[in-house]
Amino acid sequence: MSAGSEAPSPDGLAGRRRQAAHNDLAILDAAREVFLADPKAPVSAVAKRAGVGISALYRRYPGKEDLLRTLCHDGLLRYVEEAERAVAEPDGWLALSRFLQRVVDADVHSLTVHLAGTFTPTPEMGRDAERAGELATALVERARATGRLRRDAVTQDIGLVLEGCAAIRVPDGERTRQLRRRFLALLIGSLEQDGGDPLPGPPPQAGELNWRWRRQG
Amino acid sequence: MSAGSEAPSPDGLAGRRRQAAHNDLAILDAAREVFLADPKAPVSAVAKRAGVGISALYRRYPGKEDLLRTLCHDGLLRYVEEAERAVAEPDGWLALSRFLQRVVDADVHSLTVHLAGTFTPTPEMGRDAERAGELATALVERARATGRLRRDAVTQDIGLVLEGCAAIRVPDGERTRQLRRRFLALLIGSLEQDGGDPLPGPPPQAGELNWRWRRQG
DNA sequence: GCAGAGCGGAATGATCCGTTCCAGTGCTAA
DNA sequence: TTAGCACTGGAACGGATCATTCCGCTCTGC
Repeated sequence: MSAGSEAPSPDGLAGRRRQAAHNDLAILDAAREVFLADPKAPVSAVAKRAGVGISALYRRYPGKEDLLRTLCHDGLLRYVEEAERAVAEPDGWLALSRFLQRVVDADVHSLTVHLAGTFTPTPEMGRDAERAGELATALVERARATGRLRRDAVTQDIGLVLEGCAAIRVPDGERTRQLRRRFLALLIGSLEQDGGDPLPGPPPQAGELNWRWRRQG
Repeated sequence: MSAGSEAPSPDGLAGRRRQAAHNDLAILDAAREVFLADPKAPVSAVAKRAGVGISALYRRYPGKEDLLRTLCHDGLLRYVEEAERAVAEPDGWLALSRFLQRVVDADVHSLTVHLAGTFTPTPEMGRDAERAGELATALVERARATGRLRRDAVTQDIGLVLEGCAAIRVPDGERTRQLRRRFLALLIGSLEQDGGDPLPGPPPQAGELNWRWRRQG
């Protein structure tokens, strides 16, 4: 990990090291794309998409499960990061709506929810998930305090919204983002309006939408 | 198929024939449950859920693909049926909103969309799908004529709504229905309101959300 | 009683996929 | 220059999964 004495390069690495560092990213990116499209995709598909051999992958992760776990944990951290950025926003309503927008854009929900059940989580992930829940509750309560959030919406409705948006998917990634924004706009519009009929049925409970975390798939 | 001379029974069949007729339904019901939960589920899972042996299933369908196709076609017919019932409704707005409610309740969308790509469709299915599209357009236009539908909503937004609702899923089937109704209420509320910001991005195009029908999965 | 429709579930054969293994490549350090 | 090795591509292996077939049994219908 020392700077070394080899020839310099744009990012401070050269030759094989540079290639290896590049592969680190390429593999993670490819894994994200592939496993988001199909959580049951084979490892070889990831290697092919990344343009590397299988060895390059197995040198970095002891097994498929570890790759999945890393991917999911990254997504969870991203969620927490966006949530923390959002709570710093002064306007409680914009904090919530922009948070939803960013999380949907980054496709973080599929990462954290649809991949669950394909690996056994670490204790640290449990703590991060708990933190994510707290932040979400804080966002909803601040949004409620502004008076713009409809009164019968609860924290767990965020889960419904994210789950719904994540389901919108077409082959083209950019188009997927556009359609999701349209769909999210529909949902946010309804979360804001307070005039219509009350939402039916018991609201979603804590953990009810995270059932995949509990079974080993 | 004759009435036969065997002992009568509530539905006009007796003994083995009666059992077989019962299995017909049990297998279809089980297949619907199992493949809705996991489109890649093995055939043996269907047999187990139906409480029959694998033979009972292969006696009725030449192969897995035929079972999937039948299931999907049934769903499509159900969709068309509900749409036809809806266009008979005098109030154009209620026609659309109740149609959505019924289709979501029956989980028809998962059947027709998520199962596509697991089999090669028949020409008849193509015709029925076209008919379904026409009916959906008619429903949207009648809803628009009432003035209650937001002006920037298009027919294909129905696809977005159904796709989103179908994504809501928890292990318990009845609870799933409750949560979907809540989510659908959010969406319908926003489809009705016309005050807020316009929906962003190009609206979904015809066939854009049916891409699974085109590739062989 | 008998022929056979209908059935349960084991057996089969093919496919898929995670993981390991090995030989090649070209930095790196002395 | 050159030995050593980090890193890699991809073939090979072995286990698991699954669609489908097959066989022997039961019980109906005549």
